[in-house]
Amino acid sequence: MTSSIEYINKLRNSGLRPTKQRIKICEVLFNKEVTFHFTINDLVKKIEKESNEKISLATVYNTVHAFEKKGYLKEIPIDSNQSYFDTNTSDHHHFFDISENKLIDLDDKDVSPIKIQKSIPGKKIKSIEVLVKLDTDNQ
Amino acid sequence: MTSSIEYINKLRNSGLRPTKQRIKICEVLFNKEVTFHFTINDLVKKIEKESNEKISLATVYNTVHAFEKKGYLKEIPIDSNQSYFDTNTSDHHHFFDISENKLIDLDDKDVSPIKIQKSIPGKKIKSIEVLVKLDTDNQ
DNA sequence: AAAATAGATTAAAATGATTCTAAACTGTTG
DNA sequence: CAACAGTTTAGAATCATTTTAATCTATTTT
Repeated sequence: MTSSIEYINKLRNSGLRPTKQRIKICEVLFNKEVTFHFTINDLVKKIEKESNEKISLATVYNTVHAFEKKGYLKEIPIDSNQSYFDTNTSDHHHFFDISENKLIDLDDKDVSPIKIQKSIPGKKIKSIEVLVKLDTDNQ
Repeated sequence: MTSSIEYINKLRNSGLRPTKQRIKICEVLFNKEVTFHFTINDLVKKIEKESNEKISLATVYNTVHAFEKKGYLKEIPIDSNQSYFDTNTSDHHHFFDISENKLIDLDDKDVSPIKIQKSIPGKKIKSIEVLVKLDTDNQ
C-alpha cells in the first residue's frame, strides 16, 4: 500500500503533474503487493471498476506511455495485435501461454545466464528478453 | 534457385493448391540463397515489383498465414504495431535495432544455451525466443 | 473433356488497436 | 488571483489486419 501523497511526490519528481487521473492509475498499477501484466483495455476496465468514474482512453494511453518512458512500466515483446505491459520492471522473462493468451513471469533466476557472442558495430545491447511459448501438453 | 515445378509440388504436398499467386509468393520468399525478415507490406511491394502485377493484400495475408501454419515461415515476437516474419525457420534468435527498426539474425550458436528451470503443469514448451534490443552506442 | 465442386482470389467494407486533434480544463508559478 | 503550460477529453483519423461475398480456378467426377 502506498498513499496518494507518495504518488503525488513520485509523479512530481518525474516531471509529471499529479492529476486525479494519474494518481488513480498509479493506485491501480502500483498499490498491490503483486505485479501483473495488462493491456490498455484491461487497465481501462480496472480503473473504471475501482473508481466508478469514466476515464478517457487517450489519457490511459498517454499515461502508460509516459510511465513506460520513465521506466515504471515495461512493454513485453510479443507477437500479438495488442500491446502488453508489465508492472514488474525488474530483469525477468516470460512464458506466454498460447491457448489462454496469458503471460506468466519467469524469474531471471529460472533462466540460465544468457551470453550473446555476437556484437554489432556502433550498437550496444539495451535489453535481452526471452519469450517461452507454452502449449497444452497432450499426452 | 528452385523451379516453379518444385514449388507446385511442395504446395500440393502441403494440401495447398498451387495457384499463380502462391507460386509467385514462393519465388519471392524462397528463391534466394539468403533468408530475410519482412512485414506484409514489404512483401506486397516485393511481389508487385518482381512480377509487375497487382496482388490482393488479402491473398498475401492468407498465404503468409498458411505458410506460417505449415512451418515455412516464422513470426517474430516483437513489440511493434505490425507483424514481422522470417523466412529462416531454423532455431535462432534476433537483434532488434531500435533506431533503424531493423531485425538482424542471431544464430543459435551465438547465444549461450538457454535452460528454463521452471515448468507449468499441463503445459509444454513450444519455443524459446530471445530478442536482444540494440541502441546506438554513443560514447 | 465438360460439368460439378471445393478451394482461392479479390476489392471493398468492417474491425480493432492506437494516435491525433483541438477545445476545455487544471496544476503550477509568480 | 492571473497567466501559462501541461493535461484531459470525445471524437475523428489512421493503420494493420480480418471479413465478406462475389467471382474465378484447380481438381475431381462423370
